[in-house]
Amino acid sequence: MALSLNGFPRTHRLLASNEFKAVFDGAQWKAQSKEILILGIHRGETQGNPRLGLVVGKKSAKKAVQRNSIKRVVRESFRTHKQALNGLDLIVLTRPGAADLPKQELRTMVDTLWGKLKPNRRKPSNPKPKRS
RNA sequence: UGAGUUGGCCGAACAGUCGCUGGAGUAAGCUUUUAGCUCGCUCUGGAGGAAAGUCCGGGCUCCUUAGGGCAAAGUGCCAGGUAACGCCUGGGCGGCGUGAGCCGACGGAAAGUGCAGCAGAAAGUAUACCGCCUAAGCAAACUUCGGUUUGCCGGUAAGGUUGAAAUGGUGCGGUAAGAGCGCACCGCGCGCCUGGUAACAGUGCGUGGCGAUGGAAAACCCCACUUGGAGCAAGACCAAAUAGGGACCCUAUGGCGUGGCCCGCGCUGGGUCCGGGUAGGUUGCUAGAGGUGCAAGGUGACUUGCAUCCCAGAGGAAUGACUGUUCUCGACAGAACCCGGCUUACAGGCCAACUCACUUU
RNA sequence: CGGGGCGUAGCGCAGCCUGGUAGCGCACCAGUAUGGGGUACUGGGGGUCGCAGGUUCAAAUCCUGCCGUCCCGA
Repeated sequence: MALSLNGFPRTHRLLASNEFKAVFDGAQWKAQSKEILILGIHRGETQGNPRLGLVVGKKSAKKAVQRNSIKRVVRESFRTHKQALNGLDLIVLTRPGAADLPKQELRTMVDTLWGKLKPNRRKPSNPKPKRS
């Protein structure tokens, strides 16, 4: 099969709520700026697809148009950088103020954040459930 | 030419590359093989005028038909349009504007209850502070003994003062002074007539002196009309499950049920706790009070007929990014069951009709 | 999708139903008591009543439309 390198099909997304929960509970990989926070978890298998989940709340962007455009920018950036992120499940969270950034600035910020993504050694590799 | 009013329309365009997504066709792989999943290729569709706020009205769906009474909420000049409306159109009345036009919660205060601070004599069955008038009565002062003046008593509401608001206006007569007390005109009420479907109107006729009948109902209220309740997380289907149990409590003028209460109606035990177990998929989901064009009817909203078109349907949720060219340099803003309105936001641009002012002819 | 509450001085709240004067506590400023501070007492300043219209003679209050914020239910 001739899977295109820059595509963003359904298999590259986080879909179910328990998948989101797994990333939140055992987030070893982390990168952040003032407006953006990226959490990640390594699924073990090195050749697996990277998967992306987005959390853009009303608190960070009030208007639906703003939330949509933020998601588009992040997806676009993920799509072009995903070859370096194999095997990772990632969640991108936005913080208040993300909607006030110009699109170009947001794009370059997310682009550089992928490179900054590093595993946190203090956390144990096997996630232990904090919440009961 | 400038200023303005009303109605309607548009909401950057084109090309290429990559990416997302619905549909149709087609090749391949996998599986639990009449089916489904994954992925590729070709063709094709892919946000708005407000998609928004969720303020109204419907469709649709379910509930044990929704019947009556009370309550509650909403609407409020008249007629029409519409599936319906609190919307729209036309008309009436009132107000604003030189005008085109615009604005109006615009039923009832002679059913009842309540309200109007301060000021003012008086604020709702009116009243009399300053005034004006009067010398009949009482009292006092003065007196040329004729009277004069003042107060009380009495008359009056023209003038003044207050206030948002003071109970017809102007003129003439009238009077002690005054007063619809009388008259004329205007205004107002009532009845009739005429026109209009009606709201309502009238140099129409008659009648009433007008303290009748002030304001406020976005105070309660009265009258008329409308409203059964919930909402696509409605609901339907498939698979699984709601099993079998234990303890305690409440009781059949009981309990349960989609309506705030009662009657009526339907069902027959109900509730709490312990323990056990399931919460996956499909559908509803877009062909509709649909769009466009033409014709006819109507002042118009709109209706009818014919032709033609198919124009988003996701499910963490699709329209974006980059490059190039052009211009007026791009605003408000993203469908989530679907329509009709209203309201609010909005860079800029276009068209039509009309009004006013100036200039020219 | 449906329903409800709140917005008044720097902060937390009354007043709104039943319309005419915006008040309470803390904080702030000044004075007195003390050598000074804390504290107490006395006096004072400070509010577009979320915004915009409307009703009324008069609106924080009644009505309508917006804005912000918080909370429920499915």
